Amino acid sequence: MIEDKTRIFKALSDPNRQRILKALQTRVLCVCEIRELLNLANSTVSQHLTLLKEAGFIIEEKNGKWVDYMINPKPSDPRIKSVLSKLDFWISDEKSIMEDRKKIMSLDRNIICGT
Amino acid sequence: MIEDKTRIFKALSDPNRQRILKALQTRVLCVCEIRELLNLANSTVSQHLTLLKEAGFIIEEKNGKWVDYMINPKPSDPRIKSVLSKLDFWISDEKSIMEDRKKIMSLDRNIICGT
DNA sequence: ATTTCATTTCGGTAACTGACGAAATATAGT
DNA sequence: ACTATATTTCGTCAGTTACCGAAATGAAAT
Repeated sequence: MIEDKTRIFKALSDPNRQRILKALQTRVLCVCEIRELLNLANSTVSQHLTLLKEAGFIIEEKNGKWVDYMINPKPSDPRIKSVLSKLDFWISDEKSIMEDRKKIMSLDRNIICGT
Repeated sequence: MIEDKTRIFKALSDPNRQRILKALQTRVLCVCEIRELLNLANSTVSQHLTLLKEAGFIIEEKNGKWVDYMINPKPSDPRIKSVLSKLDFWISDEKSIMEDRKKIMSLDRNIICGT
């Protein structure tokens, strides 16, 4: 059985998952918005989100057609709490992250989904 | 090229490397002492130490026959600094870690090395 | 200089990970 | 009920990782 702390560090140790966390700092996103942002298959994004969710970093909320993913507002593990409250310290806002943030502004799930 | 932050989280995301870090909290150790502690091959231990070193968590110091590994006293990356200064927070002292600590007390490199 | 011994590097293997597309599931609107 | 569509699950593949033992390296002591 894999331990909590190992799951936490593993979740953080992939660049795409780092980008997802930072992206969710901007706003709630659904799978296909993240698919669009990262240029990955839906199934891959879904996998990454599952890992982040199981580690405790994010939660999901079904919303009609969509499943909204968001930063966990009440993480129980203090390590998760610490990372999330200082996310800019652990994963800094370098150029690529700023670009992601800009792109997120223009993402509209009603347009990009189903393509 | 793999990024600093990803190297940091990857280094922390293996249970044996977590144990090594915690062990070095007790005292300086050479490769074969860690081999004895973790029950791994020397070559495997050496690999783990290289990863921890490349991430910035530990440093090495040649000392006669032996290479001493120790916690990096002056980490440049603030994330490394943060993890190391609160290592008990990130990797807590559960039973297995306490057992390791006890075993380290009785490790004598002059006896266990070369067997 | 040669031998000894701690460590690293190399070559190989098994398990894990990140990726994909296709099939299955679930929800909305017709 | 049927269709459309967002998401998850499944099977598969390539690349990475963790491990080993053997060979190479390097420093100490004879």
